[in-house]
Amino acid sequence: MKDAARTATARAAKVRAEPAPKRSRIQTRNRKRILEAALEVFSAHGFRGATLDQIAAEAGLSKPNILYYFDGKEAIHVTLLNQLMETWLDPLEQMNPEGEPLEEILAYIRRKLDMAQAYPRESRLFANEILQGAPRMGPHLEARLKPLVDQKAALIAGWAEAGRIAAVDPRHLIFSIWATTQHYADFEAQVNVLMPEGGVFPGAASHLETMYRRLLTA
Amino acid sequence: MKDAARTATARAAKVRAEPAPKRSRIQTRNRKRILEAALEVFSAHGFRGATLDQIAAEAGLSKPNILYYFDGKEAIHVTLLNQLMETWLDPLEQMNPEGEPLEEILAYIRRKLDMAQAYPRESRLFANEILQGAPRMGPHLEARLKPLVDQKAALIAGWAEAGRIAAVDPRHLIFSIWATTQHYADFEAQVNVLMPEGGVFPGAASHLETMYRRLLTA
DNA sequence: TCGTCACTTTACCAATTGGTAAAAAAGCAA
DNA sequence: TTGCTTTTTTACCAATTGGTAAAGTGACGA
Repeated sequence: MKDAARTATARAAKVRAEPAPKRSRIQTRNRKRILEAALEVFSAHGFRGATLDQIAAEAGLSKPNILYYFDGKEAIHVTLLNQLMETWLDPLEQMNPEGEPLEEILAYIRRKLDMAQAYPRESRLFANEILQGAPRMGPHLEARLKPLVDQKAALIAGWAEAGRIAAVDPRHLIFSIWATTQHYADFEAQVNVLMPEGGVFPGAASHLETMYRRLLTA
Repeated sequence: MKDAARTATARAAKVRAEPAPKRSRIQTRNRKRILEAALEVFSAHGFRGATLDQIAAEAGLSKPNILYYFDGKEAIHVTLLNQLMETWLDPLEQMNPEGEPLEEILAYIRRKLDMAQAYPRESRLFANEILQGAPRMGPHLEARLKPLVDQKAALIAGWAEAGRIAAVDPRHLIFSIWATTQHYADFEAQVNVLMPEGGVFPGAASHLETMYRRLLTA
């Protein structure tokens, strides 16, 4: 029962930032290894499809050793998700209210597509979680994603009202951007069957640029 | 080669229609119950996340009884996927080469969105499978989806070349349509957080109509 | 050199889960 | 009803899996 305090602390801290990390070099290194391995395995098989043994093998550590660094399978998953959320929000956060509206939105789309290309595993991890009804991320969506989307939707609505872009429902626009960019990561297996010639991303970038430009300048 | 495959293992027959169903009334009823229950459970938890016990409970049958009707968990999943593939292809198949290009494409989008609304579980089942790399559907994608997409992509390319719609990459257009329509089913949990007011589909339909109309008439 | 603390391994376990054997029950044609 | 087939239940099982206890290893300061 020596872990009681630590467990309780971790539990309460689920939605908050960790209070005092103060980790040793070994801890930092091994936690990173574990999270990297977990990302690989969770994104490929989903939460229940992944096993601690797989993660341990991928990380080059023993299973009990992994449980020395994390309180359990779920804790690893939640940690991954929370970390990723910040990365995921970043491209939208960068949308600048002072910038040129069309260019800001198109740049956002480019960043999202770049992320789908550079971080397909992260995209799939999120997709898996949302698909299952966001059982471990509901609070986080409410607390971090919703305020940001509300804010940026208002910004876009303002641009539209001012006639600086064509009239468009900001929230549905955002959904469309997410859907069309993440599709190339989440549905990669299908895309690869239908476009066997390597390198779909240049074509995707060009197509999305065209599509959203026409939508917003109509 | 195809004849050889047919006479080969039962494995090869996986992608074909069953030869002689000849099922009793009880078999028909219980198989349907099982598949309905399996759709519910698989779409909510993914293949590995679903258990036979859950499916059995949902179907109102005992686990061994379920295994009397299907050769195993995987067989149920594959059966579901194969059945669904036909339903899923149908809206695209309906796209009429003789019709008015813009109207045909917009009607296709409407049908896809209607399906996302009417059959969200089916959409999620597919999404789950593709996300995991289509381990049980790869051959089917190759055999059924690819030829159809090739054919319709050529049709759309023809329309574009003839100047009847604006220039567009047909395959990326199809990806965008899939992504934007299925998003409302697959990411429902997220959409519900961000648009709490019930009934997102009318707004979605309007937005997608606007978006693709502007894209194709630019 | 010793003691202490951080880290790692070995040896387990209890619960879950996909699946089976075989008996029992229910249909059903004659 | 009889006799056969189809369907369902009961009682299991072996493998997997998340997790734990406890002994062992190693680094480092006093």
